[in-house]
Amino acid sequence: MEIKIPTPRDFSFERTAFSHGWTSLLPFEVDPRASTITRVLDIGTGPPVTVAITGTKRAVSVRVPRRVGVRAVRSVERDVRHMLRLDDDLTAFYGAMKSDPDFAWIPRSGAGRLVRSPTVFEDLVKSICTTNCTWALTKVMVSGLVNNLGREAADGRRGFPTPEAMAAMPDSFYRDEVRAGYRSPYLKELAERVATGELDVEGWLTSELPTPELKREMKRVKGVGDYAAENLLKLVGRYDVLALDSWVRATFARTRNNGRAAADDKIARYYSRFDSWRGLALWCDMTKDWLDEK
DNA sequence: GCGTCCAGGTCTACC
DNA sequence: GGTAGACCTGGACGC
Repeated sequence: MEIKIPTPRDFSFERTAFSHGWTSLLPFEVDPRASTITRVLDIGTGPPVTVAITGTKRAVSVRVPRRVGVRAVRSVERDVRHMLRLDDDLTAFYGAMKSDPDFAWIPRSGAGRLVRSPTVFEDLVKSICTTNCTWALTKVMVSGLVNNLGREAADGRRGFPTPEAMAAMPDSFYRDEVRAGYRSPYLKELAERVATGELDVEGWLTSELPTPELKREMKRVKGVGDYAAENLLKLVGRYDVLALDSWVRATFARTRNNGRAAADDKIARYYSRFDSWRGLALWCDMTKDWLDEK
């Protein structure tokens, strides 16, 4: 069956699908030639389903391999809207970008919707898996979690594991199977805190805390430092942080500083004119050429 | 083949 | 509040 979801007028499926590396981490799969995102989604009771998502400027189409009930349809719709950020209002952001010649391409191309996972928990686990390692190792760790602990869909693909499934595994699983190394106890502890209800990470989506306070709360999770917290802040819709990592620093040096390394202060000054949108402006600026490369 | 470096950083101890 | 050193892993690189 097929579910059609209307999109905002300024929406670009490609710019969203390739907005950052998340869609190359399981249980996302992306086919750049067909412009399709494949993803295993939980639909409550029963096994999860593998959906294929394609899109135009006007609508997103979600192919579900079997007929499912109304509640499951609502669940899929909610997840797709959330992942592709179809409910985000970027009018103010685009207004700020339009007046700057170097950034005016952003509203024209429909960039600015950073794809995210259906849950904050998944984004948080993945953020921890990006720290202090190559992207290749991040993929190894995330694949280890999904392939070992994810619930299986009818086509054999697996979803992202629940906090409960992760909490039930010993440290040795994270070291030996996931290859998470020193991050192993961090992942287990996080899963336990979420599974027991001690930590409500989904609440960060609607938190009314000022960004610095929410960041402090995020950093109370072991393994989450400045970079991981700021990356997660962007994923929950806070763009007044930069999330500087070695890749961003290197890309800024190449594209904005004549190939020379720039101090973090200089990078911050460069985007400070965009105020509460500076983090999103930075990310779009750094990934401007991605769609051509894909 | 082997050693070193470092990558989409963070934690802890110490000052 | 700031900083040095340790930390898993695995690919790239020089020798």
